[in-house]
Amino acid sequence: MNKLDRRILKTQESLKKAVIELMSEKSFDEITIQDIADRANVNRGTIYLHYQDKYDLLDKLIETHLNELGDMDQWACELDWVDALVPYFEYFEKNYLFFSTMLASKEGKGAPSSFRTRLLASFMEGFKGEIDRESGKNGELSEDVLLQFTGTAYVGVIEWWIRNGMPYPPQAMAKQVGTLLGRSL
Amino acid sequence: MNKLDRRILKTQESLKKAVIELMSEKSFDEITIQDIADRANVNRGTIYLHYQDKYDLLDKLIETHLNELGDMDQWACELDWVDALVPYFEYFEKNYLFFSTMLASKEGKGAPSSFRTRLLASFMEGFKGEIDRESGKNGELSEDVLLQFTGTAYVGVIEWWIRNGMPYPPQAMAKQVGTLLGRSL
DNA sequence: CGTAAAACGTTGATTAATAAACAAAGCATT
DNA sequence: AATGCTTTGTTTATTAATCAACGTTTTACG
Repeated sequence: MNKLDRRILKTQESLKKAVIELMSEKSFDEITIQDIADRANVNRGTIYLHYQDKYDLLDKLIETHLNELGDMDQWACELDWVDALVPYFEYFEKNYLFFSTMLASKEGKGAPSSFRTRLLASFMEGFKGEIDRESGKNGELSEDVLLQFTGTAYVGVIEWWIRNGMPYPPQAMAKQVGTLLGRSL
Repeated sequence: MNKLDRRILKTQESLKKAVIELMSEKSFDEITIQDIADRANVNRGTIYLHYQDKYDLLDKLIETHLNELGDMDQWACELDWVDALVPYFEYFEKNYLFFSTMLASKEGKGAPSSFRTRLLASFMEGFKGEIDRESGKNGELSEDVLLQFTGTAYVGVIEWWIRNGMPYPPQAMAKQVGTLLGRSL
């Protein structure tokens, strides 16, 4: 695989970190390109070498996280529910500022399509491959109903956990949520 | 004043931060240029664009801190002892890793001249301008004896404070040490 | 002591970021 | 509505960092 220049990685990482920090301080609409450049300590013109505009930057930030969550699906499916969910909750914990800020953000004209919506879609996509289609317990259920039910529940409980400052450690959350998901899927 | 390119500032800051972090993990002699480059996330060759070798990097790191302490002398002399010392102790607290690591480091052939020696010299230089030469209380004292006494005491108490994890806040230290220095100088 | 590996220091073409400048668009104020 | 300021988006020559490669020195091991 062609190796990416570390300067590019550093610039993009600092921009994404800057935008999330700023979003935890004020609404996305109030943030200027100069704000982001200052916080990231890069030249304002450099942002345009990487992104169309600040909406594109936010979009790519969200995409980065959703991709990493999606990558976890590759090997999580080999495990039982509880073991599979531990790294997810550890990921949410590690990126607490991102998730808490994004979930707290009001859906205005500023931000692209809702973060929560994209998160839900990502989880539903991942759950598709986890449905128990053999034991017969899901035989009379519509797939979309099942996915909407469990996906919404998962997003809801994650949002609750994040918004309440992660009252239980990732392992405990994985155990309980994993058990519940195992019952439903 | 000619403005320095931010890339230079960023590179030097990340290198200095890397070397101090590594020194808190292993002795200076064990640290390789590649270690520093990896930790700082820069190319190994870039280090040579800024420094002669790793000894030069450490030397410049120490110099940076001593210069900042020296800069504080410019306006600290306008204040009474207690008020003057607050920013110094806040500076020590802010740069805790640097001071704790440097004060803990054994003086081997690797590191340049002893950090403690340079720190003492810097403080003595600063105290020179603070000696009370009017009230007569210091009339019979040799300047070098006076400076050696107070400088060594100051370094010693700072070292104690740092090595013991800063048991008192900077303000409390400034008050007590300021009082003691005021008596002596 | 000899050998191999690791680390060092340098080189050069390329790339990414820089800083300043500029015109246009948006926003706030009168 | 006009004006002035702020922000945006772009351009360009320059600069700093990059990466790979190379020869030399140092270190570790048998």
